[in-house]
Amino acid sequence: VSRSAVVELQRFVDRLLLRSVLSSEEQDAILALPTSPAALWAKEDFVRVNEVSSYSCLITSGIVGRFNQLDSGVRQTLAFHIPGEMADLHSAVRPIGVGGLQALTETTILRIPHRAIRETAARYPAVAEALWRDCMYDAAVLMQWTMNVGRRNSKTRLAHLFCEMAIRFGKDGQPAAAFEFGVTQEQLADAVALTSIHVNRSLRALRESGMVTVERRRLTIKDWDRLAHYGEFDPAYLLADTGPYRQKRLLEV
Amino acid sequence: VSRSAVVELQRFVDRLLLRSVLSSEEQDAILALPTSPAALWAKEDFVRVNEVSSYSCLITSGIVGRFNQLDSGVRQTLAFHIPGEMADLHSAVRPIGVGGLQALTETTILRIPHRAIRETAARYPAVAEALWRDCMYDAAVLMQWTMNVGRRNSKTRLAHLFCEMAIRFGKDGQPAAAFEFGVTQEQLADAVALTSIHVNRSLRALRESGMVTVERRRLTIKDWDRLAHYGEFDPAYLLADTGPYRQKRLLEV
DNA sequence: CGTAGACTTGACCTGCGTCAACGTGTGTGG
DNA sequence: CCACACACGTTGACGCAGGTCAAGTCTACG
Repeated sequence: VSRSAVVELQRFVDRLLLRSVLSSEEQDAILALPTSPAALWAKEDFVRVNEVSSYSCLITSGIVGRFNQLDSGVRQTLAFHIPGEMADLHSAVRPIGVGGLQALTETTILRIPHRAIRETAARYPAVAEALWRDCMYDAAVLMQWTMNVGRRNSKTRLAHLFCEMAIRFGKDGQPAAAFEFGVTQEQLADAVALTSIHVNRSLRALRESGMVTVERRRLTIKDWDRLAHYGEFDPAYLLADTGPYRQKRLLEV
Repeated sequence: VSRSAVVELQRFVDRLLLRSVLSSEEQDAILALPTSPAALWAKEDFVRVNEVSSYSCLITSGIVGRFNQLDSGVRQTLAFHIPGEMADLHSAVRPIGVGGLQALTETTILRIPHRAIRETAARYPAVAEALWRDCMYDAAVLMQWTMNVGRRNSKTRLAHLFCEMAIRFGKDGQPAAAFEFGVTQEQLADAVALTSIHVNRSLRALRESGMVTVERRRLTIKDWDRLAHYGEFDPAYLLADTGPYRQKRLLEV
């Protein structure tokens, strides 16, 4: 277990290195974080909405949704998280008002105590900066999500979400052409603030127009350019601080 | 100018102290941040949507909206910011994907260079933590905003927004009974993802039911309990890390 | 006292929700 | 290896919240 934990932490470090510069000592500090693994069933809620948790969750396989809930029980998913991401890193610094976590598929995670995260961040300012920046990346995604839900119609909304996930599942800023999204239409509905019924209809329209297919919870992009255009998708908010630009900016410190 | 800048920075520090513990040396480091003042007209866009800025804006008077825009020009406001808050602190660490800033009323701000913020944060880990936490507070507000826009009907949406602003304009976790909101119905519409026309109708309904009045851009809460209940408003996401609980948690570090 | 921006109101339209029924696939137990 | 169940997906008919268009009215300010 301990062996593979380092591998998973390394994946997280690699993610951070896309946007931040960390010395090998700083990287080692992250790799040395204590973890405890957990396995979750599909559809399991593993952090309750108003829970004050004392650890953050690094996803090692599967997909998890962060959500909030109205009293009526209606859910709004605020983010999807995929392996290599921490679903609730923000809780390390502010463990409330964060929403619940739900495993959408069968999922495995590593729990990392807030205490350890904060100690490491306090000791290595560059680690704090990298984690802080990662949280801000998350916030940028949430802003687009809000735009999506507030201002776009059903098909455009879905198209935008699919574009986002394609880039995030992809490598080097290139969209994945097909990937296991593993999400039911109802879970999709929670994310885009529609009914599962209307998601179904919109999905059909997208399929018939030849842009994307979602079959057996596998998403296949047939025509990236048209999908991105239709979904009003500009990947800048995901990618703009990646690559050479990053180096330049960080040398300022 | 320099004299009053310290006063304004002190107001920002006071805000941070609600949720974080800072030594007097750390507080002084924040008070010593360089600033340059600016005055803005009502309705002025002073940070463009895709601008990569090199400073953050501390609001000293007025109200500013953070927004994003579709190609069609439709806006979605993602946050309102009031005096004492930094409208784009997150840009200090990730200066893109942040959206534009718009002065909703006549507004004055202090610009603080990112470079200075990051140097101070790197030097004083507790300052970094406090700023990071402030960003996470912001993110928690944004999450509720997303819920609002995604899952509530027009009147409930407005009621929730008004409750949030009342608490934020208030003191010690008590809602302000009345305050200059200074926002036009069209700007409100951008925030709650409705039409200004529908905002108008919903506002009338809220007024007729005796919960709130918005007149001459001044908001008066007639019946807080009913408004909060109707708006499905729970102030925990704003307040839960304030007060004695905070002390306990921070001693861990 | 005139003008421009904000607010107000009405009539009509439409995207999405609701309700209700019916397929379809996958995994379980006999 | 079949059958049965249960969760998920699909489709249709209909209603309504909120959008759109168009016409005023108010208010602040020159």
